[in-house]
Amino acid sequence: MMDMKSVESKWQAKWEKSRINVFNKKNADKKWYVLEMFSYPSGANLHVGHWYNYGPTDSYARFKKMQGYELFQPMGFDAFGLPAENYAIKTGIHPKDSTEKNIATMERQLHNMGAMFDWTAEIKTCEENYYKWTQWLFLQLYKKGLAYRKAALVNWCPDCETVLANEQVLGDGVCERCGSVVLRKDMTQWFFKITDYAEELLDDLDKLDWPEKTKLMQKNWIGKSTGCEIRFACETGDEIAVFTTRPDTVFGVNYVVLAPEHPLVEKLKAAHPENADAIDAYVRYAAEANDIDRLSTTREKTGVFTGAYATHPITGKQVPIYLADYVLYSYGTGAVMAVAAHDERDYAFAKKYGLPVTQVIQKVGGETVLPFTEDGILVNSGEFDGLSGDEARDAIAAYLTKTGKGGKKVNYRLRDWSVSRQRYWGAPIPMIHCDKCGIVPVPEKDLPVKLPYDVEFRPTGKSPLATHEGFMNCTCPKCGGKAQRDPDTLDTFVCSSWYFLRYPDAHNDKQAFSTEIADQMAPVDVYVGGYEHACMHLLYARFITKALRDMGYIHFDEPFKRLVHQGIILGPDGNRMSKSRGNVISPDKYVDEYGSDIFRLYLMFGFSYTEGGPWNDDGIKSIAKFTDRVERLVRNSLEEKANTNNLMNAAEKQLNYAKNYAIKSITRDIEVFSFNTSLARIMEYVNALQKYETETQKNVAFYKACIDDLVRMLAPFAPHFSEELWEILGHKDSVFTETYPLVDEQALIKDETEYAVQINSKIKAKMTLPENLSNEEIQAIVCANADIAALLEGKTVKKCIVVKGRLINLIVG
RNA sequence: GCCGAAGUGGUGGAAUGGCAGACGCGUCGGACUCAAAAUCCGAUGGUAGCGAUACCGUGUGGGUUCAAGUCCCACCUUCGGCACCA
Repeated sequence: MMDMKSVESKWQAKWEKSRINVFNKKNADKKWYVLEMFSYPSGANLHVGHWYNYGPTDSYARFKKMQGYELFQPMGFDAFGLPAENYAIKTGIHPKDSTEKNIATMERQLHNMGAMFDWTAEIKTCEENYYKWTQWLFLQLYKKGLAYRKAALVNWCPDCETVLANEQVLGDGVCERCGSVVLRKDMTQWFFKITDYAEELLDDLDKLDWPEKTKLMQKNWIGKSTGCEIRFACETGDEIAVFTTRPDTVFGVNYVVLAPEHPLVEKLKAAHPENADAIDAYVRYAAEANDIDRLSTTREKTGVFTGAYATHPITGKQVPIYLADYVLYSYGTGAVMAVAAHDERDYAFAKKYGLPVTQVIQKVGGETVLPFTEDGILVNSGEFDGLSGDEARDAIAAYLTKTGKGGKKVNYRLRDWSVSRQRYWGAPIPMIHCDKCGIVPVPEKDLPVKLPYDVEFRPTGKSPLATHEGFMNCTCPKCGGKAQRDPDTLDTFVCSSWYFLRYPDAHNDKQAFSTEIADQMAPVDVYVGGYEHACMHLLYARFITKALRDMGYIHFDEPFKRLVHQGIILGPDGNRMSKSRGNVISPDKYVDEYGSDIFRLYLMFGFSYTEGGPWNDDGIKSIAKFTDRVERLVRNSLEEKANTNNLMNAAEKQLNYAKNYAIKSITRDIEVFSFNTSLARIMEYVNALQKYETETQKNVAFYKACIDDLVRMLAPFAPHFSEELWEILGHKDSVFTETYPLVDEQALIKDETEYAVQINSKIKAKMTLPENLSNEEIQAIVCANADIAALLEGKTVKKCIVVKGRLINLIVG
């Protein structure tokens, strides 16, 4: 039995010395860019989830290397973020210190893992030489008009006087720290105009080799809907624009609803002071609910009448204006026309508040039961009566365009990306506020805007940086007068939206990346990470790629050609691992006991990679047993003396079949990250080798070649172990300079196949038949068989279905 | 609530619409051993039967098909995301 610990450190040292893990630019034409989502250094330790992401993916990467690709597999840390700051508030340990310490620990563990990471390209997003370029990215987006400021709602804890992340708001809408009710408060924030790219982000999904479910999630997230904008005249003289996908129901409008945050609310309140108190109370009530609750279709509908009326754009009728929190200010225009007869929510609301319900659509061929939300024939709709849904939508849109009251419009559910964070541990936003010149970008030559160390990061009611005078006070680059820096930092998703471009050019101190290198190395060939990133990170990275392309910095459209999601390893109790549940499994004790290769093999063999599942270590011993068996087989093969025969008889043919079947299956399975079946095929091959080992008359030369191939086959899955075996077999160079065994299709051709014989779809017999028979010949042979003939006694064969190489189904009556 | 998935033996998991349960674990039986460990060989979805065999079986209920774990409809349960966790 091999001492895995010493074998692993031996080979890790050799790999480091030979620089085998380092990307060789000379071979860039054969590059294969494999990227695992980088880690957030929150805990001090690598957990099972990291291992599960990186170990098997490294096996895939090593396989590609053995196929002759020049592998680029970098690693780094997404090091800014909330947890380090929260930890600092709790313990007083500075985020920079705790983060650096965590990174050092994780780097050591990642090295011990023995993955083929190119550490020369390492990135840490919290370091100046990285966030300088994150700030540069912000400036480019600003120049291009893709960064702008507007008011947005944030979670605000009135007692802690701080903005809270959604994660810090507990289920019942209270602050996790002090238990106060969290309010939603308006705050001016920087936004990226991702909505400018909504259409392309949607269209280009078709180009991507991504899981269909992920593409569908993004499609729904972007949420394109084609409809109509309709403008109602409000009694205050303003216009209320609404977006609807059902302009065909416009004659059925019973009232208009504004989101409680709608800017018009103040004016309406002023116009109707008798309702001001009720409106205020309702706005306060709505500020306590989150979007998820507000959109719930089963939640009790609430609202308040403003006292004001709007004019119907076609009929000229007066309709009341309500506020209701089932309308979100962030979606569409923040206002809807309510058609009680043909919308579930509007119907419920109208019933509750005693509002009229006007039917304008009639079901075709049946009784119309309200609310009726499907398409039908228009009634009570003036000149549009009798039209169908599609006809009416076109006709009414055209009519509104003609009268200047609206028209066709495409709306997206996608919202612009809010990137301001009122926090310390992030990249400072490189903008300056000057009383004279307004908002002025920091000149690129002055980057980075350094994040100061000595900052009070405990909550004070302002952004932490706002209290740091040395940071805040600066001179305006435009007028040279006194000015103030933007006190906010960037969302960490900004850091991670472009890191894949930095890796191939990680030491460039003149640019974020060179266009030439980026065009050569990107897009990433395979990107591996969790499904939970389906909508946000993966969409942001796509957006930034497209924006950089439009600015001419890169010349491709998508960051990640292919995407794979690993599953999640749950705790032994079936729940997500978490400290509070006490179900966290540390990989360390297994790595200590069995070694990194065996732990990796177990992760690959014990789970379906894309599914994951609850942890249990029942099978890990059996993996150690398996490697022992392989080692014995390899060592015993050294004892085999020179050839006694060089024939390819039945036994050799069988072994050759097993070998080639394994090669063929693995080559196919590993491409789809099916590691468990790949390893199953290697185990079968090992079983076949063990069987052949017992032969007294061996073709030794052939057998030894088979053993060599076994080690090559196993190498990506158990890299240290295989290197050691390769050396034991007498080879001088690393097994990773070898080519992965190629399949010999000739060896897979069989002379005969076993068929299942069915009668009326029930299996009745098994028959071994020669290859190359026609369906008629097969039927004749089967029917001539004595057992089958007995079963067919007195019946006629109406139909015979032959599935080549599998089964024969006789339909008899 | 909305969007997206998943449900298969005692267990982890396999199955281009074509022999359900590959490959393992566990269990049982056997060999080796004074004995144990290790190793090797065999059996192992359920029910009935001495047996050949028969029937049942992929969350539940329907459907399509010569043939359904796989496709369609309805439902149940669990998981991921829902825009300031990353």
